[in-house]
Amino acid sequence: MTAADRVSALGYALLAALAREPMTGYALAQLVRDPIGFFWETRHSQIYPELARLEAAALVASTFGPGPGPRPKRTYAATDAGLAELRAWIAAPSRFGGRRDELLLKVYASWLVEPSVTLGLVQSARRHHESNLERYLTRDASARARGIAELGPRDPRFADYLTLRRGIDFERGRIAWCDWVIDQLAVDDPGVASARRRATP
Amino acid sequence: MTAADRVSALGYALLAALAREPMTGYALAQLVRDPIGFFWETRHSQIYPELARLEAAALVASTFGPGPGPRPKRTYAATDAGLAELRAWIAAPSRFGGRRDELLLKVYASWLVEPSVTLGLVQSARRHHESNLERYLTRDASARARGIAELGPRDPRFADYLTLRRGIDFERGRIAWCDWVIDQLAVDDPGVASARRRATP
DNA sequence: CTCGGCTATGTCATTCTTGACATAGTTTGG
DNA sequence: CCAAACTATGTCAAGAATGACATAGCCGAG
Repeated sequence: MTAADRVSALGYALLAALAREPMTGYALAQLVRDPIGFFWETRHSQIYPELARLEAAALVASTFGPGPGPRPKRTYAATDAGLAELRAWIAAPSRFGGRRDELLLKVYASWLVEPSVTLGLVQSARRHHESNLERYLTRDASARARGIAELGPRDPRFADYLTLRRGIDFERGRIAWCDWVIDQLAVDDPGVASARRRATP
Repeated sequence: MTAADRVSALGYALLAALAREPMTGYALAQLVRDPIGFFWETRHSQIYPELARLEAAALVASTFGPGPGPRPKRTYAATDAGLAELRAWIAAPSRFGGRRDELLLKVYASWLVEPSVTLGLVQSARRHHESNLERYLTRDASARARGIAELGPRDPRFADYLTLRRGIDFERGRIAWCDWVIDQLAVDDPGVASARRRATP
């Protein structure tokens, strides 16, 4: 309702975070770096203008307090209209897709370079995914220990758990694919096989 | 070399396609819809200006011929400088990330809505991934039948095969996760469980 | 005591991306 | 025979995203 016009996907991401608890733009930037960052990345320079747009549409409201820098600290909360808008968006038809994957793009062009270059690329990606996986597994273990897996679908922590599981599956799938690609490269170049063995003892 | 300045990721995607064979902007738009679309999506309205930029940087070259519409048909080919630029980019450090996943964002906020709404969302996603998987599996079977899996890393068709495998793994992982989420929703709502059984006989 | 990092908020220019508009011949199916 | 879809190329305005710049107090490590 009201002049809720068109809200961008980022707007919904911010609203989804604020639906859990009120927080500052800075805290949203942290969230969008890590837990939300798995499925929605952005920079703080985009968050502040988007919060202003959401506030203009009355989907969030802000309160001021003393801040650490030159400006006052501003805490945002989702309004009832904001929550209603978010609920409507969840129920509306989604567009799946919108992928952007630099690694796959590089692998697509990898026939142009020596296998050792591709190997380096894939090993570097593997390390990245390995470190992500470790982080997610730690979080998952702690969530399970706290009984979050039994909370049911109306608890935000349960929703965290659902997305975290996808993160874990994703990273594992990627690591398995990286290993498979490394093996494929080794078929034509025995030097690559030993590199793979050294990388994964 | 030359004034190759900064090429955008889309520029590299186009260059990667043109490195295989010369083609028109329209053909590139088709590619970016389907095989490349899995890891890099865009619209034709972005392809034409980007091709102009690549040509200005001498990374691609175009030739004109008779076209079906009001304008002549323009076929682009990667230049040696373009191939060099592409090779350098593959070897350069990558930034992993840049995810944008509307489904996960909605699931993150799904505690706000009734489980039946979440169920609909996830089932719709499942159908989408199921249809993608089917398409990829058909392509994979045909690639294997033609012995492409044995070609080695310096053949573009082998690079296709590497990325296609990731597509298959990705869709399977997603489907498995969708099924798991549907089961999780069923724990609290027996009506959901029967919906799941009907959806996957 | 100083340096770096964290909290915290914003702006700005540039680039990227989207969706709509525009045009026109050929091919395919009902 | 007619309509729809396909080939083919482009523009344009609006909105989204990136990276750099700017500011400043507080806190911990060395």
